[in-house]
Amino acid sequence: MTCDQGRIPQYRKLYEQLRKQIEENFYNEGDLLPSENELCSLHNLTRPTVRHALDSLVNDGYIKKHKGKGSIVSGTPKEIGILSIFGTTSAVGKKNLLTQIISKPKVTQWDESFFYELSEKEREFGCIKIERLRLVKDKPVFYDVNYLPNLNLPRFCNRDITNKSLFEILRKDYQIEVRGGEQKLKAITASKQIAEYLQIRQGSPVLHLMRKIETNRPGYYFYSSLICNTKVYMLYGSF
Amino acid sequence: MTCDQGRIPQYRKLYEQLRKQIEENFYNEGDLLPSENELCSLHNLTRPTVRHALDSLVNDGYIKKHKGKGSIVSGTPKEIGILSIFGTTSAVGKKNLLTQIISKPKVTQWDESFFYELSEKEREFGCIKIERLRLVKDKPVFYDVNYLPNLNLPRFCNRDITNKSLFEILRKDYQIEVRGGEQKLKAITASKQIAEYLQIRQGSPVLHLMRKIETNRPGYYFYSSLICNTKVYMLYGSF
DNA sequence: AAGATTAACTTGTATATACAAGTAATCGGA
DNA sequence: TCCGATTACTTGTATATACAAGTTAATCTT
Repeated sequence: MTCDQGRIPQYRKLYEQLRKQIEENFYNEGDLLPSENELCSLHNLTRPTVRHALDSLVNDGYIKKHKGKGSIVSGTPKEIGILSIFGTTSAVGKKNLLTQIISKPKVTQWDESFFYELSEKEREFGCIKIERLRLVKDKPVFYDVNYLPNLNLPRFCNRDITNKSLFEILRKDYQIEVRGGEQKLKAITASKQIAEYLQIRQGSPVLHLMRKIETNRPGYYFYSSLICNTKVYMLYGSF
Repeated sequence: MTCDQGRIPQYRKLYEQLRKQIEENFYNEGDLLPSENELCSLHNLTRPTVRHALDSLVNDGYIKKHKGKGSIVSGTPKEIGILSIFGTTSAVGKKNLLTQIISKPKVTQWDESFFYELSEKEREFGCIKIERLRLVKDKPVFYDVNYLPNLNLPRFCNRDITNKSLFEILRKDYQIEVRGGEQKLKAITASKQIAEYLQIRQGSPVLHLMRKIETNRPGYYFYSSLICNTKVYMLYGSF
């Protein structure tokens, strides 16, 4: 057998917990996180494991570490942390994010000139395409198109995905976990269609993100194309 | 005393070496890197240290790791890896990058509405401002403005920085090492000035990156504002 | 010959430990 | 009182080790 059983490593669990606590203001901006050694004894882990979790938090912009001092909470990233892992839902925070489905998941062919190179297998099986509009505080901010290769995703097209995280559905119901990925970025002008969706003027500058996302299923990638109105919400990343 | 003596950790050295080897095509796209254990014995390091170096390479998009298989070289990122650490010089590869100074380093006041919040101290001391145009294969691709707080940077304004990496100068001559940072991203339209610099039409969409960069000097940050023409070279990042 | 099993690799996760180096508060002596 | 050394914390780097889990190729079995 070659499956992960959804086993989540310890460092990931700790990461998730701390992130949640920061997002829900259990820890506030400027607070010191418990020291690495304290986290060790709190969670019965060793320092390397704790550090692995903290590294991810640094990466995603939730904390900053200072030698000799400790880990200082930066707060939930104000700008949209879409440049780091885990999709828009976790980046923006669920509270303010609404999702509107523009076209329900349906099986189709890949666009003939796709923004990433596809394997023969991917081409052959076609993809499930989902178009969504995402609103932050009721204003449209992203328009995204997701492409999932049509392989072993039973009944996906019948699911209700309104206001749900695509990543979460894939993980919980299909045991597909996001491992990482890459993205390309470009500034473009809004087409008539995009302008309509995002309620901006045609020709306004928008940001185009193209992402290829790796999963725990070897060879199984999915893709998304995001158009962002960065007028109000900028994108954010840390390194 | 509170200085680092320029001591570079082992994992960083290995990272630099492997990156160089990939950039100089000692390892080519698709190649397998030596396994972690092989790298251990080659460099007399232990696996956690080697893994630390490889993690950075993954982060910067130079390799991809596959459980059970090994580390596969992705090649020097084709798109411009400016989203990750180490400035444009290392991202694009020195060979193709030319730098043109638009205004030499000079001490000045900070712009009154700066894109990041500044501390009192930073405001007080003013900054050294450098404007550059960066060309990839002789075509202008970035216009960048760098802001260095005017603290302990003797003779900086007299230096010749043509075709040099700002990061390298700071490290070698001032023992300032880049530790990390954060960035915000926005799509905007090119102003007349920008259009001229980048040889594009006024009003074309361009990408605006604003970066705050941390250093090993505690409390010492520097800032840069980048305008990118993403028509030919997209930005790239991995996560 | 074809298919299943095994063995030898790979990376992933985790523990335990040690020392270096930066920070901050405490304690002592002038 | 004030200044400096000490001390007890913090994170950073590094070693050594163990087992889990995915991949691949060789080997054994039918």
